[in-house]
Amino acid sequence: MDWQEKLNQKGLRLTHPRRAIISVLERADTSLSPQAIHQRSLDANEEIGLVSVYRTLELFTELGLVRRVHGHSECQGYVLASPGHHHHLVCHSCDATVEFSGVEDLSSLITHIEEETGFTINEHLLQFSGLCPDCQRKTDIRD
Amino acid sequence: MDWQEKLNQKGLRLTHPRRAIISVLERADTSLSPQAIHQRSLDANEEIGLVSVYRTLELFTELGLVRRVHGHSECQGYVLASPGHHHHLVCHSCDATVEFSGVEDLSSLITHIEEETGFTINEHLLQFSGLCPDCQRKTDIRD
DNA sequence: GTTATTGCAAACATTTTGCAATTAA
DNA sequence: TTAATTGCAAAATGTTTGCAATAAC
Repeated sequence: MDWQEKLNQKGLRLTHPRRAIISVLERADTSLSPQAIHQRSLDANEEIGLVSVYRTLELFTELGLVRRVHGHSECQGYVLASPGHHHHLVCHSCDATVEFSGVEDLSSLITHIEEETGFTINEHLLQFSGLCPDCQRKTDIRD
Repeated sequence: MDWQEKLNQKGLRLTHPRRAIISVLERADTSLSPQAIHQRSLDANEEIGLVSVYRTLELFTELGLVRRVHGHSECQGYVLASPGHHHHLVCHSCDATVEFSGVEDLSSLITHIEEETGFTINEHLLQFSGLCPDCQRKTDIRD
Protein backbone atom coordinates (compact mmCIF):
# COMPACT_ATOMS: atom_id res chain seq x y z
CA MET A 1 0.00 0.00 0.00
CA ASP A 2 1.43 3.38 -0.96
CA TRP A 3 1.26 6.72 0.79
CA GLN A 4 -1.69 7.86 -1.27
CA GLU A 5 -3.84 4.98 -0.16
CA LYS A 6 -2.64 4.98 3.42
CA LEU A 7 -3.73 8.56 3.82
CA ASN A 8 -6.92 8.51 1.79
CA GLN A 9 -8.07 5.49 3.74
CA LYS A 10 -8.32 7.78 6.75
CA GLY A 11 -9.80 10.74 4.94
CA LEU A 12 -6.40 12.41 4.79
CA ARG A 13 -4.79 13.88 1.69
CA LEU A 14 -1.46 13.49 0.01
CA THR A 15 -0.59 17.10 -0.55
CA HIS A 16 2.35 18.83 -2.09
CA PRO A 17 4.12 19.63 1.20
CA ARG A 18 3.60 16.08 2.38
CA ARG A 19 5.08 14.68 -0.81
CA ALA A 20 8.07 16.97 -0.42
CA ILE A 21 8.66 15.84 3.15
CA ILE A 22 8.42 12.18 2.24
CA SER A 23 10.82 12.72 -0.61
CA VAL A 24 13.37 14.38 1.65
CA LEU A 25 13.13 11.60 4.20
CA GLU A 26 13.47 8.97 1.51
CA ARG A 27 16.68 10.50 0.29
CA ALA A 28 18.12 10.98 3.79
CA ASP A 29 20.45 8.51 5.42
CA THR A 30 20.33 10.24 8.77
CA SER A 31 17.49 11.40 10.93
CA LEU A 32 16.49 15.00 10.28
CA SER A 33 15.09 17.76 12.44
CA PRO A 34 11.98 19.67 11.31
CA GLN A 35 14.22 22.60 10.39
CA ALA A 36 16.55 20.40 8.37
CA ILE A 37 13.65 18.82 6.52
CA HIS A 38 12.29 22.24 5.71
CA GLN A 39 15.66 23.45 4.44
CA ARG A 40 16.15 20.40 2.24
CA SER A 41 12.72 20.88 0.73
CA LEU A 42 13.60 24.43 -0.18
CA ASP A 43 16.90 23.25 -1.61
CA ALA A 44 14.95 20.86 -3.80
CA ASN A 45 12.81 23.76 -4.97
CA GLU A 46 9.79 22.60 -3.07
CA GLU A 47 8.50 25.75 -1.43
CA ILE A 48 6.73 24.53 1.67
CA GLY A 49 6.14 26.19 5.03
CA LEU A 50 7.97 25.20 8.16
CA VAL A 51 4.64 24.97 9.92
CA SER A 52 3.55 22.22 7.57
CA VAL A 53 6.67 20.28 8.40
CA TYR A 54 5.79 20.35 12.08
CA ARG A 55 2.20 19.38 11.43
CA THR A 56 3.08 16.64 8.98
CA LEU A 57 5.70 15.10 11.25
CA GLU A 58 3.26 15.05 14.12
CA LEU A 59 0.60 13.42 11.96
CA PHE A 60 2.93 10.88 10.38
CA THR A 61 4.40 9.95 13.73
CA GLU A 62 0.93 9.29 15.07
CA LEU A 63 0.18 7.14 12.05
CA GLY A 64 3.42 5.25 12.56
CA LEU A 65 4.75 6.29 9.16
CA VAL A 66 7.65 8.19 10.62
CA ARG A 67 9.67 7.59 13.75
CA ARG A 68 11.41 9.87 16.16
CA VAL A 69 15.06 9.26 16.99
CA HIS A 70 16.30 10.22 20.43
CA GLY A 71 19.91 11.35 20.49
CA HIS A 72 21.91 12.35 23.58
CA SER A 73 21.35 16.00 22.86
CA GLU A 74 18.98 16.15 19.90
CA CYS A 75 15.58 14.46 20.25
CA GLN A 76 13.84 15.93 17.25
CA GLY A 77 15.29 13.71 14.58
CA TYR A 78 12.82 11.97 12.28
CA VAL A 79 13.22 9.01 9.93
CA LEU A 80 10.83 7.15 7.70
CA ALA A 81 9.49 4.12 9.55
CA SER A 82 9.97 0.79 7.88
CA PRO A 83 7.03 -1.57 8.45
CA GLY A 84 6.94 -3.59 11.64
CA HIS A 85 8.67 -2.95 14.91
CA HIS A 86 12.22 -1.73 14.70
CA HIS A 87 14.89 -0.02 16.68
CA HIS A 88 17.55 2.48 15.81
CA LEU A 89 21.25 2.44 15.55
CA VAL A 90 22.78 5.89 15.29
CA CYS A 91 26.31 6.96 14.40
CA HIS A 92 27.83 9.37 16.93
CA SER A 93 29.97 10.98 14.35
CA CYS A 94 27.92 11.40 11.18
CA ASP A 95 24.39 10.72 12.48
CA ALA A 96 23.82 7.90 10.00
CA THR A 97 20.74 6.05 11.19
CA VAL A 98 19.92 2.42 10.57
CA GLU A 99 16.94 0.43 11.74
CA PHE A 100 17.36 -3.10 12.98
CA SER A 101 14.98 -5.77 14.19
CA GLY A 102 15.23 -9.25 15.67
CA VAL A 103 15.03 -8.43 19.34
CA GLU A 104 12.85 -11.29 20.54
CA ASP A 105 15.08 -11.55 23.61
CA LEU A 106 13.38 -8.50 25.05
CA SER A 107 10.13 -10.24 25.87
CA SER A 108 11.67 -12.34 28.61
CA LEU A 109 13.37 -9.26 29.99
CA ILE A 110 10.08 -7.42 29.97
CA THR A 111 8.33 -10.19 31.85
CA HIS A 112 11.13 -10.19 34.39
CA ILE A 113 10.89 -6.46 34.96
CA GLU A 114 7.11 -6.56 35.18
CA GLU A 115 7.35 -9.14 37.94
CA GLU A 116 10.01 -7.22 39.78
CA THR A 117 8.39 -3.79 39.65
CA GLY A 118 4.67 -4.45 39.29
CA PHE A 119 4.50 -2.22 36.22
CA THR A 120 2.58 -3.25 33.12
CA ILE A 121 4.88 -2.56 30.21
CA ASN A 122 3.42 -1.74 26.83
CA GLU A 123 6.04 0.31 25.05
CA HIS A 124 9.78 0.42 24.81
CA LEU A 125 12.53 2.51 23.39
CA LEU A 126 15.76 0.81 22.47
CA GLN A 127 18.51 2.61 20.70
CA PHE A 128 22.16 1.94 20.18
CA SER A 129 24.81 4.39 19.19
CA GLY A 130 28.39 4.09 18.09
CA LEU A 131 30.46 4.48 14.96
CA CYS A 132 29.26 3.44 11.54
CA PRO A 133 31.69 1.59 9.24
CA ASP A 134 32.53 4.75 7.30
CA CYS A 135 33.41 6.75 10.37
CA GLN A 136 35.44 3.89 11.81
CA ARG A 137 37.52 3.96 8.65
CA LYS A 138 38.06 7.71 8.94
CA THR A 139 39.13 7.33 12.56
CA ASP A 140 41.58 4.57 11.67
CA ILE A 141 43.28 6.76 9.11
CA ARG A 142 43.81 9.53 11.64
CA ASP A 143 45.56 7.21 14.09
CA MET B 1 31.72 9.67 48.26
CA ASP B 2 29.27 12.51 48.66
CA TRP B 3 28.38 15.40 46.37
CA GLN B 4 30.77 17.75 48.07
CA GLU B 5 33.75 15.56 47.37
CA LYS B 6 32.67 14.56 43.89
CA LEU B 7 32.54 18.18 42.86
CA ASN B 8 35.57 19.50 44.73
CA GLN B 9 37.66 16.72 43.27
CA LYS B 10 37.20 18.39 39.90
CA GLY B 11 37.62 21.94 41.10
CA LEU B 12 33.86 22.45 41.12
CA ARG B 13 31.83 23.86 43.97
CA LEU B 14 28.80 22.70 45.87
CA THR B 15 26.77 25.88 45.84
CA HIS B 16 23.40 26.82 47.19
CA PRO B 17 21.55 26.42 43.87
CA ARG B 18 23.18 23.06 43.30
CA ARG B 19 22.19 21.87 46.75
CA ALA B 20 18.64 22.96 46.11
CA ILE B 21 18.46 21.09 42.82
CA ILE B 22 19.86 17.91 44.32
CA SER B 23 17.38 18.17 47.15
CA VAL B 24 14.46 18.51 44.73
CA LEU B 25 15.60 15.53 42.70
CA GLU B 26 16.09 13.44 45.82
CA ARG B 27 12.52 14.08 46.88
CA ALA B 28 11.04 13.46 43.41
CA ASP B 29 9.62 10.15 42.34
CA THR B 30 9.24 11.19 38.73
CA SER B 31 11.60 12.79 36.28
CA LEU B 32 11.41 16.57 36.28
CA SER B 33 11.90 19.22 33.61
CA PRO B 34 14.21 22.17 34.27
CA GLN B 35 11.16 24.36 34.76
CA ALA B 36 9.63 21.92 37.22
CA ILE B 37 12.83 21.69 39.21
CA HIS B 38 13.02 25.45 39.36
CA GLN B 39 9.43 25.73 40.56
CA ARG B 40 9.90 23.11 43.24
CA SER B 41 12.98 24.90 44.51
CA LEU B 42 11.00 28.11 44.85
CA ASP B 43 8.24 26.21 46.59
CA ALA B 44 10.82 24.99 49.07
CA ASN B 45 11.89 28.59 49.64
CA GLU B 46 15.15 28.13 47.83
CA GLU B 47 15.38 31.19 45.61
CA ILE B 48 17.48 30.07 42.69
CA GLY B 49 17.58 31.21 39.08
CA LEU B 50 16.20 29.14 36.24
CA VAL B 51 19.45 29.68 34.41
CA SER B 52 21.34 27.90 37.16
CA VAL B 53 19.03 24.95 36.81
CA TYR B 54 19.90 24.65 33.14
CA ARG B 55 23.59 25.00 33.79
CA THR B 56 23.59 22.60 36.70
CA LEU B 57 21.64 19.93 34.85
CA GLU B 58 24.02 20.14 31.94
CA LEU B 59 27.01 19.84 34.21
CA PHE B 60 25.60 17.02 36.31
CA THR B 61 24.55 15.09 33.23
CA GLU B 62 28.05 15.34 31.89
CA LEU B 63 29.42 14.11 35.20
CA GLY B 64 26.96 11.22 35.17
CA LEU B 65 25.32 12.37 38.39
CA VAL B 66 21.98 12.98 36.75
CA ARG B 67 20.30 11.21 33.88
CA ARG B 68 17.95 12.36 31.17
CA VAL B 69 14.70 10.47 30.62
CA HIS B 70 13.30 10.35 27.10
CA GLY B 71 9.51 10.30 26.94
CA HIS B 72 7.40 10.05 23.78
CA SER B 73 6.77 13.76 23.86
CA GLU B 74 8.87 15.14 26.68
CA CYS B 75 12.64 14.57 26.51
CA GLN B 76 13.76 17.01 29.13
CA GLY B 77 13.03 14.97 32.22
CA TYR B 78 15.87 14.53 34.69
CA VAL B 79 16.43 12.09 37.52
CA LEU B 80 19.24 11.50 39.94
CA ALA B 81 21.51 8.77 38.58
CA SER B 82 22.05 5.83 40.85
CA PRO B 83 25.56 4.42 40.61
CA GLY B 84 26.33 1.96 37.83
CA HIS B 85 24.53 1.41 34.60
CA HIS B 86 20.75 1.50 34.73
CA HIS B 87 17.71 1.88 32.58
CA HIS B 88 14.41 3.58 33.08
CA LEU B 89 10.88 2.46 33.45
CA VAL B 90 8.36 5.27 33.14
CA CYS B 91 4.64 5.34 33.96
CA HIS B 92 2.54 6.67 31.09
CA SER B 93 -0.07 7.99 33.40
CA CYS B 94 1.70 9.57 36.38
CA ASP B 95 5.29 9.77 35.12
CA ALA B 96 6.64 7.77 38.02
CA THR B 97 10.16 6.75 37.08
CA VAL B 98 12.04 3.72 38.32
CA GLU B 99 15.51 2.56 37.42
CA PHE B 100 16.22 -1.07 36.83
CA SER B 101 19.33 -3.08 36.09
CA GLY B 102 20.17 -6.67 35.27
CA VAL B 103 20.22 -6.49 31.51
CA GLU B 104 23.23 -8.67 30.80
CA ASP B 105 21.28 -10.19 27.91
CA LEU B 106 21.98 -7.09 25.85
CA SER B 107 25.62 -7.83 25.24
CA SER B 108 24.88 -10.76 22.97
CA LEU B 109 22.35 -8.66 21.11
CA ILE B 110 24.92 -5.92 20.70
CA THR B 111 27.48 -8.33 19.29
CA HIS B 112 24.90 -9.63 16.89
CA ILE B 113 24.00 -6.16 15.64
CA GLU B 114 27.63 -5.14 15.34
CA GLU B 115 28.27 -8.12 13.10
CA GLU B 116 25.20 -7.46 11.03
CA THR B 117 25.70 -3.74 10.49
CA GLY B 118 29.43 -3.17 10.85
CA PHE B 119 28.82 -0.48 13.48
CA THR B 120 30.87 -0.30 16.65
CA ILE B 121 28.39 0.17 19.46
CA ASN B 122 29.44 1.98 22.61
CA GLU B 123 26.29 3.42 24.05
CA HIS B 124 22.66 2.44 24.38
CA LEU B 125 19.37 3.80 25.47
CA LEU B 126 16.79 1.37 26.77
CA GLN B 127 13.58 2.54 28.27
CA PHE B 128 10.28 0.88 29.00
CA SER B 129 7.00 2.54 29.64
CA GLY B 130 3.65 1.36 30.86
CA LEU B 131 1.48 1.65 33.93
CA CYS B 132 2.85 1.65 37.45
CA PRO B 133 1.05 -0.42 40.10
CA ASP B 134 -0.78 2.62 41.49
CA CYS B 135 -2.15 3.67 38.14
CA GLN B 136 -3.18 0.13 37.30
CA ARG B 137 -5.26 0.11 40.44
CA LYS B 138 -6.93 3.37 39.52
CA THR B 139 -7.75 2.03 36.09
CA ASP B 140 -9.23 -1.15 37.53
CA ILE B 141 -11.58 0.81 39.76
CA ARG B 142 -12.90 2.79 36.82
CA ASP B 143 -13.80 -0.37 34.90
C1' DG C 1 -18.53 21.08 -4.05
C1' DT C 2 -16.67 19.94 0.26
C1' DT C 3 -13.43 19.94 3.62
C1' DA C 4 -8.61 18.83 4.80
C1' DT C 5 -4.68 21.37 4.54
C1' DT C 6 -1.72 25.21 3.85
C1' DG C 7 0.98 29.42 5.03
C1' DC C 8 1.22 33.59 7.14
C1' DA C 9 1.89 36.45 11.13
C1' DA C 10 1.95 36.61 15.66
C1' DA C 11 1.88 34.46 20.24
C1' DC C 12 4.20 31.46 23.08
C1' DA C 13 7.74 28.64 25.16
C1' DT C 14 12.32 27.21 25.84
C1' DT C 15 17.19 27.70 25.96
C1' DT C 16 21.52 30.30 25.67
C1' DT C 17 24.69 34.21 26.32
C1' DG C 18 27.45 38.28 28.17
C1' DC C 19 28.72 40.27 32.14
C1' DA C 20 29.12 42.36 36.72
C1' DA C 21 28.32 40.82 41.42
C1' DT C 22 28.68 37.09 44.58
C1' DT C 23 30.37 33.26 47.23
C1' DA C 24 32.66 28.69 47.98
C1' DA C 25 37.08 26.95 48.76
C1' DT D 1 42.27 35.68 48.03
C1' DT D 2 40.90 33.86 43.80
C1' DA D 3 38.32 31.67 40.55
C1' DA D 4 33.95 29.19 39.94
C1' DT D 5 29.36 30.29 39.91
C1' DT D 6 25.27 33.01 40.06
C1' DG D 7 21.37 35.85 38.29
C1' DC D 8 19.81 39.30 35.55
C1' DA D 9 18.21 41.03 31.23
C1' DA D 10 18.25 40.32 26.61
C1' DA D 11 18.99 37.61 22.51
C1' DA D 12 18.42 33.55 20.09
C1' DT D 13 15.97 29.55 19.04
C1' DG D 14 12.21 26.49 18.54
C1' DT D 15 7.20 25.43 18.51
C1' DT D 16 2.23 26.35 18.39
C1' DT D 17 -2.11 28.77 17.13
C1' DG D 18 -6.01 31.29 14.70
C1' DC D 19 -7.69 32.09 10.46
C1' DA D 20 -8.56 33.19 5.62
C1' DA D 21 -7.06 31.25 1.22
C1' DT D 22 -6.05 27.12 -1.31
C1' DA D 23 -6.03 22.66 -3.30
C1' DA D 24 -6.97 17.56 -2.89
C1' DC D 25 -10.49 14.41 -3.28
